[in-house]
Amino acid sequence: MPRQIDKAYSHSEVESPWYARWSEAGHFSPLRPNGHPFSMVIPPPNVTGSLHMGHALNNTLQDILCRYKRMDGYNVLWIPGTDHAGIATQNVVERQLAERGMTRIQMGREKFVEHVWAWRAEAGNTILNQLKALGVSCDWTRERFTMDERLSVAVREAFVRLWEDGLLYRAERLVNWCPRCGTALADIEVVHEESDGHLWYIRYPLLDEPSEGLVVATTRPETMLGDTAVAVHPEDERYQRFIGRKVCLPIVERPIPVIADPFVDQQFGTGSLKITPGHDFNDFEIGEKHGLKVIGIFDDEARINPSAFREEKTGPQSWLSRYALKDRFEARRLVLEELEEKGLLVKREPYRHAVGRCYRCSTVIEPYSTPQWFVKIKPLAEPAIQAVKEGRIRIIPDAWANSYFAWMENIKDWCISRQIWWGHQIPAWYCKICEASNITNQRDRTTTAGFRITPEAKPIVQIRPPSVCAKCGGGEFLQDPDVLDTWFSSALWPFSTLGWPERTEDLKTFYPTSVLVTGFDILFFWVARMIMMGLKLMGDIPFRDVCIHALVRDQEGQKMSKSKGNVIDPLVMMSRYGTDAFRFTLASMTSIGRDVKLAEERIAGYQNFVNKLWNATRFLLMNVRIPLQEPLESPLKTEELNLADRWILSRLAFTTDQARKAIDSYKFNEFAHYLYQFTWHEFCDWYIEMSKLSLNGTLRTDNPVKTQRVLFTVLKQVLLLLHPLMPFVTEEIWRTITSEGQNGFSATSERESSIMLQPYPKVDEKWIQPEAEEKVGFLTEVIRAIRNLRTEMNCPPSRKIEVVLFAPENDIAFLKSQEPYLRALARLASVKYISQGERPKKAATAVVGTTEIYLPLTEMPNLREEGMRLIKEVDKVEIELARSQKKLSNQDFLTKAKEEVVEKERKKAEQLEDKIQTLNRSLKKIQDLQVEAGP
RNA sequence: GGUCGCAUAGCUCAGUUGGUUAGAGCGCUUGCUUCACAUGCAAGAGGUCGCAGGUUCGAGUCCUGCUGCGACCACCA
Repeated sequence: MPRQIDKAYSHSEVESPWYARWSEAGHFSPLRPNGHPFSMVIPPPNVTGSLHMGHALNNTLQDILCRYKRMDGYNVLWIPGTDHAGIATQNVVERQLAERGMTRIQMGREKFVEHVWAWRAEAGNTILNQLKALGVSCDWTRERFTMDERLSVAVREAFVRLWEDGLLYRAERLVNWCPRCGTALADIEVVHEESDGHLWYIRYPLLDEPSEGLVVATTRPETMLGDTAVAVHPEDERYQRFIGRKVCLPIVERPIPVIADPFVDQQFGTGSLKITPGHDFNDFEIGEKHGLKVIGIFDDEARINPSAFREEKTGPQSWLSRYALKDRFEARRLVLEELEEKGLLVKREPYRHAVGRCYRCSTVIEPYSTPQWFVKIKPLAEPAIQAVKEGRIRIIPDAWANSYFAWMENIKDWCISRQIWWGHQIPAWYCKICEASNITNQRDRTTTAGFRITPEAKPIVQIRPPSVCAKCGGGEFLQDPDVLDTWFSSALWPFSTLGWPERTEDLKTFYPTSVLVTGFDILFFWVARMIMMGLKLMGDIPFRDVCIHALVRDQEGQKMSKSKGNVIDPLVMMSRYGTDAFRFTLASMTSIGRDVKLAEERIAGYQNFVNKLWNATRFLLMNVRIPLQEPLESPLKTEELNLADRWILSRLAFTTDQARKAIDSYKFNEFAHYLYQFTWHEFCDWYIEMSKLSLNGTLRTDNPVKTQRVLFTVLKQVLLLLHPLMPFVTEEIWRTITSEGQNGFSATSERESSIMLQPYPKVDEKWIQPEAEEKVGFLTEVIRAIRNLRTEMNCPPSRKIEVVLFAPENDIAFLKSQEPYLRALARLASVKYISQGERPKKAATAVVGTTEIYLPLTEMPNLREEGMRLIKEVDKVEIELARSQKKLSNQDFLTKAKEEVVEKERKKAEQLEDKIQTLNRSLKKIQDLQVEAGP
């Protein structure tokens, strides 16, 4: 008995059970120890995260690759996991504490970290569960977290090795400081944003001649409290007489020198520049050159730090009490107010400039001098550049390679220490006795550690805490309070997740990983650093291919953001349209290197495709009416196939070939497109329609069982081809059509019965038949032309009519042999063939190649309409012919173009001429008839 | 300021080394209760390939300039 399935596909019923079944059956773990390894690591989402479109796209693409490779016989490993995301997570948890009126400072470090762990245990893996809904086939038995004990060992190991190789150092430097997060940031963690500000002009009077002075221009007047010089260009004629003299810094009344430095742009502002080495990167450099003092005027929260001014001559000045502990923006207001009072504020101009902000909280970054840990990056960058230059790592699309080189070549030392609590604490200890003088109490500041370790202190860097000081024999140590940049641990991800530093089997088998699929937004943050660390610590690249995909935007091309309210929630899309439709949409819109503009209608459109596939299946199941003599699996023999069979199998082979090529080169959109095109328009629109003639006996000579076998063969291959894109519906259908007792197929185990582990289709050469494709191409064109004529002549589909075909003998012979298709698909009562002599008088005309199609107008004498139509058609063809003839009359074209191109053009012109002739002949007849009929 | 990318149908985009009539999806128009599917079937309309030059027998495709949009990088106060 034929099996029945529902008329409409219901994703909610079909999708849900499969994931658990796959997972329980162990299909996601490496299953083919002898297969060629294919491995990927997931770009670990932040534990704080929840699934957004970016994740959905990223993981869909990865899953497509994994499922494809797994089916294709590879030993596939895809490692999932999450990132502890130091600052981001700490911020989230702190915000939650704040809602309960608590701060982490009140809690203390140990309790706070415990609290974050507890929070993570409770809520941290939401995103992984959301990923499962997407159908991702990660190996969950190998799930990792960047703060797992084993990964923490890897982090310490990496740190120690870099230290021992002289690639780490600790130094007091101006760094990007986020006063809100209370930590240093790396350069790339600062987002530069244009914003409207002001340029303030301030007079600095000469110390010995107060009536004279220099006017400086600044966007940050409050930093003047830390000025230690004023600089002018050495060749600036206006200021020659000031160079070497001293000005009196207003408010503080600090005497500071006027120095000459070519860095100063004479054109900008007044041409004299205030120098604040403590709070400006340029000024810091100039200060170093000129031996200027660095005065840090702020504390960790960017408030005026009174102790910074202890050394000022005027002692605990009266002005200081106004400024002490004032926030930098409040301080700015006060400074401006005071300068105004003193008549030293010359003018104010509106000014647009870039302001650096924290990438985690958007607070304006303060350049701030603090002791930090740095990675000496050049020695790491060099080999990383080479690896890409030499093609050992391919960046796809290669346009991104340029960005990669540009960044790597200008890279600066990487600040890896963070003054937060959530993360890997730096494995460096200080002997409390030896370093007593270098450990300073910082109670007058708000530093969260409560102390600071000067850059002179000698750290003991090792994996475990030391027990005895080698120098003094002391046993008490202070661990460096800083934690590592989150990206330090993610840089190790491709090997730390495989068990490094232990030499595990996984590492041996799966490193380097095959491909990394990621967004361009973390190319520098993550990809570049993985390459550097992989090369350094593993001595090998971390992955061969880097497949960079774009951002998901809304349909207007805007970034999706909560504040804009244009966020499309993947979970909502999945439940509304089905995961398969959603995944298919993402893939079909992913043209590498281009942003994905997502509109909900598209997803709805592909839901129809899923339904189409479902109904094709339904058709097949309904038409297996007779008991099968032989199992459907038996190979198809070329000699028993008819033209349509050979055609669809040839198209299937073509599609298989194209699909493989597309996916092999990460062209996900093409992959989806070829399969969509074939499934809907070739298989469903044409072949299934044609097969009905065999199945219902119209084609008496054809064997319906053979046709059923072709149908099932094609459907099964389509399912296999589509599975990476649409895992759920393909599995459901697969099991339905291959289930026990059905069609002679019997699976002996869960593993055998899942579509996930079937071999991915390969091109079967014997199915490629250009001759069948050409013939069916001709046949369908004729059918289309007839349908077109019918529509144009308002001939309803229900009315069966006769057409006359005028063609050369061989075409007629062919068309006669295919007449059942003509009649059924063009809805004809009969076909008349003429190879010479008179064409019908009263008929609508169309031309396909050398075949003329006449649709008699006896019953629908709409001569005027047909006349107009023909005129239009002739016009069109004549334009084309003219273009072709122009080419052919060009001597240069005839001599210089390739022979086959010229030959093609000749044939084309010939055909067009014939066509015009035919059309004109018909037109003449129509016009004659119109005259006969009278006005 | 530097670098890179993009501009093709109403919308979103394909278009491989230059070579028949530039394609798809969605949308639109018209007709159809055709025995898998109205989440459908059939037919159709719609494009000076951003602008201006150049190379070439031939340019959506290669080169130059311009315009517009976008991204990334950047210490000019």
